[in-house]
Amino acid sequence: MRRITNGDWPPGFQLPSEAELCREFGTSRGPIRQALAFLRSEGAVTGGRGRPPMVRSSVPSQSFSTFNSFTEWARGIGKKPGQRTLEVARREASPEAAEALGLMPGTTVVEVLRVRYLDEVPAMIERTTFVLEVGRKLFDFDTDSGSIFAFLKEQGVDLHSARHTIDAVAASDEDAELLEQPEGIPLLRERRITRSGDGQPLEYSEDRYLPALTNFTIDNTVERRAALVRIHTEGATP
Amino acid sequence: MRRITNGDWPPGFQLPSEAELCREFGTSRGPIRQALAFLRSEGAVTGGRGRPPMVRSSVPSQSFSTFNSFTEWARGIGKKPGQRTLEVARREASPEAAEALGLMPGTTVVEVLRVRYLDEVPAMIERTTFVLEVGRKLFDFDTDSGSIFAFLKEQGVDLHSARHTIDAVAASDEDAELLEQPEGIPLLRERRITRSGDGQPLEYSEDRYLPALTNFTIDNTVERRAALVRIHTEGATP
DNA sequence: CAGGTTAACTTGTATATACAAGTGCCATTT
DNA sequence: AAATGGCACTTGTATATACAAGTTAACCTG
Repeated sequence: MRRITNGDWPPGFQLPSEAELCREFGTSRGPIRQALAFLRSEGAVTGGRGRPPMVRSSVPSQSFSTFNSFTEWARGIGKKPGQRTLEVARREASPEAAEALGLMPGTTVVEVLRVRYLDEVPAMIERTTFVLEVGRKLFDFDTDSGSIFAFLKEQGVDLHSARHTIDAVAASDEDAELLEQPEGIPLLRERRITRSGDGQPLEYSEDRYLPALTNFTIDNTVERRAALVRIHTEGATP
Repeated sequence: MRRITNGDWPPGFQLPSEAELCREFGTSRGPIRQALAFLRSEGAVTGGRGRPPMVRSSVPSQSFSTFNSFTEWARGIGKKPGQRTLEVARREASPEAAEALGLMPGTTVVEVLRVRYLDEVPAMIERTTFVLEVGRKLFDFDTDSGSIFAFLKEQGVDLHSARHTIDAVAASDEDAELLEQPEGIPLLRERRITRSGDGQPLEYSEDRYLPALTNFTIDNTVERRAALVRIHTEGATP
């Protein structure tokens, strides 16, 4: 049923009925319905009892690696990714990172500070804290050469799932200087905790984007819940 | 199979095998597998060939109406929602709203400007533009009484799907005054285009949140793509 | 011509069965 | 004691069949 689920159907296209698909693929209805159920779960087709499926306009999504790796994302949009490393340091975790990573205060971690570029233009500042076992691998890696995410995956680090929180902050002195922008301008902030398959926190990152260059977008419908959640916080904006 | 898909299973719980579920529910394997496939598509259970499903920690999500209606969302988090309407006006659409709604420049629309409160604290400014056929209903509605979203649904308006874009902006004079905050502070901005079931744009809204009070969060994994997409823009921040 | 009815077709749900591919535990062998 | 193999059990995929619920278009009647 790969040809159904992987099919490149134009939006608005009326798929054949299940009976026709069975004839066309020379198969029973079970696998056809399974494939269509998958497309429905992805929001890719619509329809209902009595009406054959119709292709909906594509629902934007990004894979785990595309979303979590700036380098991969930049390439995907046809931009040349770049990075300048300000620091790779082994030090005691900040209170915020310690809390996010479930570490005791004062635990040794590896912190990375980089500016990320799109076509030579500063687009984002990335402050990342890794647990020591993961971060130590970076001392053997040229962090100016590309994707830390890809490197760690190659090293067998199980970067499996992440929670992302999005808010807005004012550019600090340091931010402003690195991004070549005025101090205090609004930056779109994404904080991320990445875990291994068995739930161990491995990475805590705070990325600050120029909103002029990067936005986040999502679709939702009455039929399909948004995985993006608006949450209430009590914290003060730094 | 409602009892499976609606079951309140604690994270980490080992579901019975499919054979046992068949015995327990006195049904064939088909519907059991269908229910489990649904849970898998929601990311709620994991497992695989040879291993019975196990419940994963819950994946946060919000329904269309909870995400799109500030009032409903506020109630859901135990806060008292409030609103103060600055304006309900019939006028020519702004160029931006016209473009978003697919209207000719100068087309008459209905614009609403409100401050939204959580427990009497200003939390968000909402600037909404409705196409005329929808917006005109608001002249018979007390927009200080609650949810426009709910009211329009009651009126039979088919608010069906939406695309949300998230970025950050600096608080304007007006923003700052309405939110009782200093001018220029970073605000988390969500722009939304809401459409009817047959794709007609009905509403364009620009909501500006205090990031100290409201964030957005999402989970993604290697197995399950994020519907939230990081996009590249070329626009300048206003 | 407009409205109602009906039949053919559609998807949704379910049953029983069969085989393939994978897991995990226990017993045997090295 | 550790490694390996076998077996019972598991999920994944598929077939054929049956019935229910809904859609759509054609036909008939007023």
